[in-house]
Amino acid sequence: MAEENVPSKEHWLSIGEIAHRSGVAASALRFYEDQGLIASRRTAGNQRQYQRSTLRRIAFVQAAQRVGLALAEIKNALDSLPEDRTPTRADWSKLSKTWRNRLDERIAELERLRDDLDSCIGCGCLSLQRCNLYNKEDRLATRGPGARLLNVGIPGEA
Amino acid sequence: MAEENVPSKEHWLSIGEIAHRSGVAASALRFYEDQGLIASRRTAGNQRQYQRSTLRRIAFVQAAQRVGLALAEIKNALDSLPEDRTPTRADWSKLSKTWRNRLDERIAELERLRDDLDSCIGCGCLSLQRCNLYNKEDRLATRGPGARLLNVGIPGEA
DNA sequence: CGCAGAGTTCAAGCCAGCTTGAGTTCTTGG
DNA sequence: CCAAGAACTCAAGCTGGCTTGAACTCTGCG
Repeated sequence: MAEENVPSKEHWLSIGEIAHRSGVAASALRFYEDQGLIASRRTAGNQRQYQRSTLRRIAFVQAAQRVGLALAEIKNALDSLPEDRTPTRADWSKLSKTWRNRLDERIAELERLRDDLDSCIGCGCLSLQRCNLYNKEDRLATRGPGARLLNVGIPGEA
Repeated sequence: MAEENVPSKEHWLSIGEIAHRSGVAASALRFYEDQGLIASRRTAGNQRQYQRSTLRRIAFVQAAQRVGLALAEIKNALDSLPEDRTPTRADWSKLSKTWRNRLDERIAELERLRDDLDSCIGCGCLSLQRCNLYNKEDRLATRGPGARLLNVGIPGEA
């Protein structure tokens, strides 16, 4: 109980430790720092030191990425957390709820797509006029390059 | 009824027509062709001509992208279709079912994530030992750069 | 004290999925 | 027959999210 509450002697972690414990490469951590997602202080010899709570932030970043958010969006969200004082339960809770909405939306979207797919299996995609999938794309035209959806199992790998 | 069945006089479409009707930019269509996703024949003057069925292929590509597949994977799937003869209902049906599995998996994954998020809201992410989100990331470490998840509403735009 | 191993900073590279631009050629209606 | 507009081919560029490499510096055990 007296472990996170007592800020007495913070135990700072090196980038290597953070990398190891979070599973995120050190290069990625530096990148995150550049992007303002995490912060560090430096030792006399200019080496990064992280607070324990950074692990939590990183976990959150990863979860958010899985939900489908871009780093910039994640940064925005994290910026709403108090920079200095350790975030309270309520702080995280608020963030999580936003994520939850996104997730629900995304799940709903995929379910819609699945239903369309079902009807598509029925129609065999032969009656172009009728097929939901076919007709839908008219309005989609998702603009811009870059990330689109999940890519489970990296294509070029294995 | 005698419209898709009778192959008598194929009506070929220019890239402009295909672009307009599919909502996909001509440049993207050329790119798809480079990648082997669609095919065209050429006029005497070297301009592309597409079959009507190409629209269907494109619709399929778009749907698959929404499901979260990379173009390379989509190509693989499409390659299992008969290149020459117009795909039958059974052909598409088979493909659609694979998609459907992917979709189900993806939906399940997001639901799991949502549940974790719920429990995370409960724990407030304060008990690091217990939090699902937190502990999960240990094993995730999704490798490789590039597309990850959906990005609804392009970050840099609007 | 010495040296290996961990860290540091740039800059450049990579992959996906396209777009943009330059320079050229086809096609077609008036 | 000719000009406008549609298409063609490259090559280069762009966004995200990192990784890789080179060239150095710190830190800590023996």
